Amino acid sequence: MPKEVLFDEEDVLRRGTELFWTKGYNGTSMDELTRATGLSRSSIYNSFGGKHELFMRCLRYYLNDQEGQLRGLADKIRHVDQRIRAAFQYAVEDIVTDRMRKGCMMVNTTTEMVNQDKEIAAVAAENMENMERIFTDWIKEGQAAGDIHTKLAPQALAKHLFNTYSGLKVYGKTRPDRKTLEDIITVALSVLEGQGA
Amino acid sequence: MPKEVLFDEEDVLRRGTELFWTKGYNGTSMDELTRATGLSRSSIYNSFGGKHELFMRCLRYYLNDQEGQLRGLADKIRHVDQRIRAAFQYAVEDIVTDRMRKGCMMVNTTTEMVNQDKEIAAVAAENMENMERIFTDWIKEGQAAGDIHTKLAPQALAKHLFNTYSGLKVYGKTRPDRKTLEDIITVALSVLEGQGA
DNA sequence: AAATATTTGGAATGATCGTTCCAAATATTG
DNA sequence: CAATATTTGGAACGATCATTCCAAATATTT
Repeated sequence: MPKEVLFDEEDVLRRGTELFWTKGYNGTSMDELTRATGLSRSSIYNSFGGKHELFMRCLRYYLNDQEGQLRGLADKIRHVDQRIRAAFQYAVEDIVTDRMRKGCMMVNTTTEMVNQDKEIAAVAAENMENMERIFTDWIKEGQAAGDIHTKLAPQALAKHLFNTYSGLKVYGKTRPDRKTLEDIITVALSVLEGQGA
Repeated sequence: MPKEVLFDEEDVLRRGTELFWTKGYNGTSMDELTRATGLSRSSIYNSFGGKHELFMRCLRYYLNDQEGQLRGLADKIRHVDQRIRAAFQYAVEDIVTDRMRKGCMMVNTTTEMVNQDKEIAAVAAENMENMERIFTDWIKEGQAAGDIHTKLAPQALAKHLFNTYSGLKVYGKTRPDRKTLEDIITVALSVLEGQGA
């Protein structure tokens, strides 16, 4: 009996995400959203509820995509030290090839909204724990295999990696220069080597 | 012949900075600005030009204050490794004591505006170079004194420090926990030690 | 004290904000 | 093909946006 939805929901989320990612929550208007997605105002409100709900959907869409890419590395690269290096090289590649200098949507959203929006704050905390768990698991794996020293706790190393990642995404907004970013990860990841591993 | 300005300009900048810092550029309205500063609309426009100009003044006011605090450490603490550690401990203290979870105004501004506002982008780049020069000078000083190893270039170490600092200010917005932040700086600053210094 | 130059408060501006609403369009069901 | 349930486009909503404007207030100078 019902008329079906004509638009591709994932396509709308992808386009909406791109816009929010580029201009932020407050910097994006519903008018721009209709132009970016091709949907009319009523369709957006009917299908997603409103600006805030659409944003949350886009943010989760983004995070899910990012996590997928990160987890994909674990399957492709066995040695953890190489895997971690590859993850950061991936980030650098993202930064230097993005002409809009969007940075990381989660970082952008955190600095803009976390102290003003509880729902967003919850997602940020959830993502932080998720990312740190992934890094922690990797490091434990590397320590067990002898690829990473055991002088520092895996949780602490993981937090440092996550922190470095956030920093890079901020840094790249101002200076998306490959050599500079690679210098940073070389120093930041040097904590995984030596120290009597 | 002229009637003098009645308000304290620095006071206005301080209050304006606090508001922009808390809610961001797009998240702050002129109406809120009048309430926060106590000035009327016309006084703000008359004295500062407009929202964007006032914001730029506030941003520079903030950066000047921050740089002053940082440079002050160089006079108080001779040994560079201790000085750097103190700088990061200072940052942690700022983060955990700020009930508004404002983070760093420059980081917030970078993620929100740098890819959309050339004037802000210029200030961000200027501040980045400034901070990195300070850290580079410190590290050179520490290397000369034998407090820091010379296996890594001072410029690269400095960029890593700046990157870690930005990361912390983002991290603290979501999780302003002293122990966690101290774990991060312990790992991040471990690159200054050992490695055959 | 009068004249002058500047600041000030508050109303008014047009534009844009997110949201609502409704009639027209449309795909599925009987 | 008719009935139905849903989506759709676009107008309209009140609220708020940054900004402008002007008369009233005020401190200095003459």
